[in-house]
Amino acid sequence: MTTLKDIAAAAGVSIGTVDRALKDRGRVNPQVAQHIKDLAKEMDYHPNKIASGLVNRSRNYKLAVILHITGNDFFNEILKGVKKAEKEIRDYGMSVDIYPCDDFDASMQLSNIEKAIENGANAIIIVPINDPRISKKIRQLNKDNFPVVFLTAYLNRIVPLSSIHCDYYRSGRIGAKLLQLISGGTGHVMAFFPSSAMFGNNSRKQGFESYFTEARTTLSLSGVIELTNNPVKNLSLVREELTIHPEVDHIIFNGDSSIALSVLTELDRPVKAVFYDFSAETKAALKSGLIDAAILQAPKDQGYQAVNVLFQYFTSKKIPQKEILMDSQILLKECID
Amino acid sequence: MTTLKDIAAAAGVSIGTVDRALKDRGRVNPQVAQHIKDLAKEMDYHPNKIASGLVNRSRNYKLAVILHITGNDFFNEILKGVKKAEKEIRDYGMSVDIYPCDDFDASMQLSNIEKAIENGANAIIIVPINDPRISKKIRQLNKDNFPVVFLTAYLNRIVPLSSIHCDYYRSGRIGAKLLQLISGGTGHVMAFFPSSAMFGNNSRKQGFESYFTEARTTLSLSGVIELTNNPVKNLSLVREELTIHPEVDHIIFNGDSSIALSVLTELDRPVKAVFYDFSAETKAALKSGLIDAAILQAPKDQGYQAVNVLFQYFTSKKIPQKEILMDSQILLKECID
DNA sequence: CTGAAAGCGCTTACAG
DNA sequence: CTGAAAGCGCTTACAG
Repeated sequence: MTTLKDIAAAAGVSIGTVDRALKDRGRVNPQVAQHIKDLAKEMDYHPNKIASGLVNRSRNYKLAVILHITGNDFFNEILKGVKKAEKEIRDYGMSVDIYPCDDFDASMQLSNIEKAIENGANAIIIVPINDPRISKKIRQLNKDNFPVVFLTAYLNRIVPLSSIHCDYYRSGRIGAKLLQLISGGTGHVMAFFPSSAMFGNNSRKQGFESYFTEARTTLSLSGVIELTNNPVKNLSLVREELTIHPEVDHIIFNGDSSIALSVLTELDRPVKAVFYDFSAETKAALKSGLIDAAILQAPKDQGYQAVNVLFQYFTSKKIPQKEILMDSQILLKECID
Repeated sequence: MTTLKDIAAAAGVSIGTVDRALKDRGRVNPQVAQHIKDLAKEMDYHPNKIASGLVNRSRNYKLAVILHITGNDFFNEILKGVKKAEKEIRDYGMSVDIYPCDDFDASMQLSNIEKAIENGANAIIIVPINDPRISKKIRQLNKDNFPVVFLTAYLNRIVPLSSIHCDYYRSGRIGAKLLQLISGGTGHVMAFFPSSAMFGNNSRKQGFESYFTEARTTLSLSGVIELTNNPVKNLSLVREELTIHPEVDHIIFNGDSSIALSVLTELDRPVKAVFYDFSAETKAALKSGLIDAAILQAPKDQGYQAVNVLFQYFTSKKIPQKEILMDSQILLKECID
C-alpha cells in the first residue's frame, strides 16, 4: 500500500506538498503538482480512509433524521437501519439526531427542519410531507447547498442530494400480479391506498391500476379507495366498502394494517388479501393465513443507506446517485413459517 | 466520546495501564484494573475502531476464498459481494485472495486449502465440496482453531466459525408454493434438482417434496429428477424426461439454467416454470415470459457477509453467529421489467 | 509555494 | 506492575 510518505520520498518533497497537490487544496507549483499526480497514479496510491477518519472525527458532523409520523412498525424498521449505520460512523465523529413528528403535521415538520439546523445539523435526512411550506423550505436548502436526502418519500420536481425509496409504481404492479396469482384467475378486487398526499403512494396506486387498464389481469376491480389520515374514519371506511360490495373476495391494502386486519377478522366471508409494508401484525397474519402475501420495501436498508450516503459524501466527497431505488420483497407464508 | 486519555486522567494512571486493564492484556494491579473498568463503564467508554484499525493494519490479515466451481453468474454475484467487502477492509490491512476450482473437483479444492495456508492465509472462506477429504481437512482446521467460514454450502456435522447460506429447506417449499400459485391450481409438475452431493441441494429438494407429502398443493408430481455434474448429460436428461412425460406442464429447475431454458424453447407445448438462482439468462427469460418466477438467495450479500464476519472477528474479536441464514427472494416478471 | 510539526486514539515494544 | 514514547497515515494550522 502506497502512502503519502512513499510519494513524498519519490518526488523529493514533503508529505504536506503531496497532500496539497493530490487534494487540490492549495498553492502548489503546477509543475510539481503534475509530477506528484503522475507519481500517485503510477504508484497506485489510494488514500487510507482510516487515517483520514481519525483526523476528520474532530469535525463532528451532525445528521438530522426528520420523520413525518410518530412511529409504527415500518418506521421502527427504518430507524433500525439508521441506528445500525450510526454505530458504524460514530467513530468517525458523526452523530445522528432523530426528530419525530405528529402524523403528517407539516408545520411541525417544518419547525423540526429549522430546529435541526439551529442545533448545528450538517445534513438532513427527511421523509418529506407533501406541503408547499416543506417544498419551499427544501428548495431553499438546495439553493444554499445544504445537503438533503429524501427517505422513503419524495417531492415532485425537487431534486435533493439523493432520494431513497422503493419503486412505488412497480410495487403497485407487483401487487396486482400477486392478486392475480393468489386468486387462481377469478375474483373481485377492492384496493385501499393511503392519502395520495404522498407522491409515492399515488404512484403505487397508478402502477396497480395500470395492470387493470392494460388488461394484464383477469380479475375485476370493484373499487380503488383512498384512505384518510384518520384511523377511526379509515376503519369505518374499509368496513363499509366491504359491506356495500359483497362480491369482493380479494383486497389489496396499503395503510395501517391493524385496521384492515380487524375488518378481515370480523368479516363473514372469505377474502384473500395482499398487504403492503412490514409490521409485526402483518407478519402474524401471513403466518396464520389471514392474509396471503405481503410486499415489503426493505425499510431497514433504506434507513441504513440514507445515513451511509451522507457519510460517503462527507468523508470521501462522493456524490451519491440522485435516485436510489430499493427492490420490493415479496413475502408468502412459506417465507416466514 | 470518552477516550483512553480521559479514563487515564480520571484514574490518575497512564493510558498504557488503562489499555492493559481494559483489554486484559497484561499484568495490572487487580485493584487498579477494577477501578479502571468501573470508570470505563461509568464514562461510557467505547474503543475507537478507527484508531485501532490504523494500528492494526500492520498485521496484514489475509483471507482466502475457496470456491468449488470455475464460475458462473451465480458465483460472479458472490464474488461481487466479496469484492465490495474487500474494498471496505483494505484500509485495515486485510486482503482477500480468490482460489477458483474446476467444477466439483475435490482434490483440487483440497490442494487449494493447503495452498492458501502456505500462502499465509489467516482464515478461509469456502464453498465446501461434500467429500471425505474435505471434511477431514476442515475438521483438522477446526481443531487447530484456524477460522473457517462456510459460504453458500455446508457440511453436515461440521461446525465452522460461521456458516452462511440460504434456508434451503424453506426455499424448496417456496418453490412448491409458487408452482401452486402460477398454475392456478391444476397441473403436472416435474422437478429438477442438482446432484445431492451438496447438502443444501438435498435439503431444498426435501423442502420441495414436503409440500407434496403434506398435501399442501393440488398439483400432481410427475417426477423429481436428480441432475448430474455433466452439462451434456443433463441436457439430454431434461429433454428426455419432458418427452417421456407429455402431461408435464410445469417445471421447477435448480441447476445450470441455460440447459432448462434451451429445452423450454424447443418444446412444442406450453410449460410454466420456476427457476432457482440468479443468472443473466434467467432474468431475460423472466422478462420475456419464458419462465414465470425465480427464487434467489442473495448471493452478493452472502459473499459480503462472509468477509465481513471475519473482519469483525479479527478486528473486534467478535464471535459470529454459527449460522447466518439468508432470505430467499421471489422474483416475478413484474419485479424487473 | 513549501516544510516541519502537532495531533486524531490506539497499540506496542521498551525501560524502569 | 507501570509509564513514556514511537508510530499507524492523514490533515491542518503555522512558519518561512
